[in-house]
Amino acid sequence: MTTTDQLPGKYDFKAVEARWQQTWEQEEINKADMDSRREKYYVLEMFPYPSGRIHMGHVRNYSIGDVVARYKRLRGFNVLHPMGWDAFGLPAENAAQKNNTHPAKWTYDNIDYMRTQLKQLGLSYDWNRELATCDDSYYRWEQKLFIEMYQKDLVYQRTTTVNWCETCQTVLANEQVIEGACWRCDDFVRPRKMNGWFFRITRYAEELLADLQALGGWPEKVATMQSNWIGKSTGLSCDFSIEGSERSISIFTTRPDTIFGVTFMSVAAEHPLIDELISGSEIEQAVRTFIKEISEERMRQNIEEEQEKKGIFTGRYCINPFSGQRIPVYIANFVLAEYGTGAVMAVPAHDQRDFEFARKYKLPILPVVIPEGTDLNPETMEEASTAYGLLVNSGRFDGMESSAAQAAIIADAEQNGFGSALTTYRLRDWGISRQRYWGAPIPMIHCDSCGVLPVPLDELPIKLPEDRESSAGECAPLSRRPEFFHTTCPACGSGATRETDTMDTFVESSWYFARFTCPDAADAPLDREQSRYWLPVDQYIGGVEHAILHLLYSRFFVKALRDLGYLEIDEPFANLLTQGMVIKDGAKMSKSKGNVVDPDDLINHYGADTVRLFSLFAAPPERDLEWNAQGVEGASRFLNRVYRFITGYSGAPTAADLSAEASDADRTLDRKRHQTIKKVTHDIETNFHFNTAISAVMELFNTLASVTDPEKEETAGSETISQAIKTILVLLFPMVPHFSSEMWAIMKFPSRPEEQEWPSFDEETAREDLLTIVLQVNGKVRSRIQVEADTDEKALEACALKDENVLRFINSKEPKKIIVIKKKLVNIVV
RNA sequence: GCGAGAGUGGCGGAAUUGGUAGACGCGCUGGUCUUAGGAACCAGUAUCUAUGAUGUGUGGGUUCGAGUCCCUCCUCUCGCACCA
Repeated sequence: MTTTDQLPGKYDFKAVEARWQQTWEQEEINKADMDSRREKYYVLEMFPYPSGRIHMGHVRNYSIGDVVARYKRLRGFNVLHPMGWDAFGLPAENAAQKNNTHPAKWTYDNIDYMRTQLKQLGLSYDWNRELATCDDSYYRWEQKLFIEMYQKDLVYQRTTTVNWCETCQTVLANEQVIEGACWRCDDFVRPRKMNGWFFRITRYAEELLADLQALGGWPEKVATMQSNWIGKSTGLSCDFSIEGSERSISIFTTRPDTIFGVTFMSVAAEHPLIDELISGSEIEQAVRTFIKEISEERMRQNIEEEQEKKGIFTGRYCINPFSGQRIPVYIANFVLAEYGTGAVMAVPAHDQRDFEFARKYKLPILPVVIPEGTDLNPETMEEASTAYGLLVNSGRFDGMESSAAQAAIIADAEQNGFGSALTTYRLRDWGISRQRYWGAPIPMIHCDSCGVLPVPLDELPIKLPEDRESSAGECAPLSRRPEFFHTTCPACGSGATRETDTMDTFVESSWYFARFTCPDAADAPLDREQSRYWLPVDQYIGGVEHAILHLLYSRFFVKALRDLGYLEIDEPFANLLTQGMVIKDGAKMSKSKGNVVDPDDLINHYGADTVRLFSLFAAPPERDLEWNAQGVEGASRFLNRVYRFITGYSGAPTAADLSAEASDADRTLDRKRHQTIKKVTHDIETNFHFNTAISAVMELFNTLASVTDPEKEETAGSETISQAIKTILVLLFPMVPHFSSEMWAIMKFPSRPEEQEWPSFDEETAREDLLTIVLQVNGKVRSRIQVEADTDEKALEACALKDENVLRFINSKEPKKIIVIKKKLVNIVV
């Protein structure tokens, strides 16, 4: 007897995990090399912002990714599983200011600490490919891509009204404005006119929308969100000439079939023609006061609630080009200046907003589309009728059906030259200029005589100046650093200034997944051979909060890089898994709520494997995970139970070994083993439901423990037992790699778990030979019987009709109908 | 308001094509061993007026049979939100 037999003791996870991590690192077993003879698999988790320390959301995200990576390796794939740092961004500047240090130092210190944490979790990354986006070896290539995109007219500069956050002192993209507030600091966002750089993402609007169809491996929810964000609508663009003026008002409508029902025109308070419409008229002052009023109201407005419809007559009229009718022009508070043309033809009979407005200001309501089986009376209507139907009061289009009328009306407008078919998108071009220090400098030069020019490629990278003392002033934007922005014009050689804005950090994360295929490429942003082999990412994993921003920008970048000749793919991520949040006490873990659990504490207390196991076991990955301290305890208990079994298992021949025939215990264990392999493989392959996979392994272990119980008369043979242990360890390896490796070594099995093939199963062996058949009377379960698996329908029926409980409930009535489902049940209807 | 998803024990969650509801784990109850245990092991654990009946948010429907399919309504979560 060994000492472990007498004193089972506890599994020393600290020593074991450290030892295996060291072994793996030394042997570089996670290093990925291109090998065109092998099938590749690229699994990627959204890289973290180096905020200081990892949180439970990271643990969950990376545990899921690591199981996928290790599973695919066992399945024989050449797996790429990299990790890096999304390292530019505002928090570094804030922290630097607070701690009187440099953003670079703060960032790199955090990276060092977080890398250690990730290594402690035993995540199987190829650390040779690690990259940080704040490193000039990364952003220099981003600058090059920026210039190439500029040359392809995918980048341009313009002055616009931008979203300005006073707290962060920077511009925000539309996507970064959440309910009128900054996504970062929650402060109110104000409009401000500024000159800035834009990516022409709208050029790809149609393709970005159309290709969503092909992304079958994406959650529908994410595809829908992107589709709504792109917001395509088709309809008629049309001009209404202004009475007594050379000018006309352009409108866009998705319902050209209602155009004869226009009874007034409503324009936004910011509409460019307003000045001309009202200047000099006697109501000018009243209108100006009104405009001021509603814009002030909008500032105060609670975004949640819809405002009451309000407007004012401008005193001017325009002409409906179809009917020739004279139409009053109103300014209305519900018309958005930013969308469409800032003017809307108002059809109160068929649009709810126009309807409310018309009722309030006693404007006429004229129904022109009558849905089948209805009768619209403008006097008594209580709401607008938006359904399609047959046209009336529409001149030569009378009697046409809505969709046919739309086409005919558009064609008519085109023929007569006052309108045309138009497709619009809600998607705006992506403004990327940020007035911040800690970001990638935009590589452009402003010359008074030559205009705007890109930095010559051989001068890249344009590095961030780091040469100052660390102080609060260090965070000054580049515009306050003459030594940075003074330069010479590459065209004429005279004095010029550099662009002092830096890029939105979402630019870095829009192509990092491609750079991971060739992080050391020294003469180009991407190595064509490497990226062709590894891309696209086969499985991308991250939080649903990136459903729009990051994923849309990345899709745009891939299409742009394709058109620049770098890539041959259309989409970056073939499959997407959006994991749920980690919550505690019903709320997302956050510092402000004070319900955070620090992964460091858990790893110290339970070890990486237990933490991984629990986060995989507690919920399927796409669902929110409720943190539960006792659940972690349970995961730890399971591993300790397996540990005690293995250290206490002698491997000595059992009575069953002496018999030539397999015992019932052998068959039970072997059958369960095959069933488990089948279930675990299925659960991982279909939807990464590790929770049910783990429960299946637990069941196999429970069976193993029961057939080796010395109290029982019959035990399984040592070969069957050894097979079962091996299977358990390989199936568990992707989830608890240190533990599995250690148990494998204790069992003195040859080689190591990661060198095994994923076990296969045999349907025949997995099949049960005794089945429980349910006996129902009138659909209610009345009895259960055990039968041989191959018992046919007739025999089952006969058994059922003999069953005592069944007979009692039939109560000697004549069966009307007997339904027999083989292997499942018999239902007798009386 | 629009769009998407979800409602199952005390809790997290299971349930191929409609066919044993509650796998697995937590918690709880009782027991064994122990100086003790918050360790380990064993047994039990949906509810009730309990030979039976009722149970998957509500109410209806289809079916021999519904957590699963259809319709109604309620609640919650997420996203978008005066988009013409």
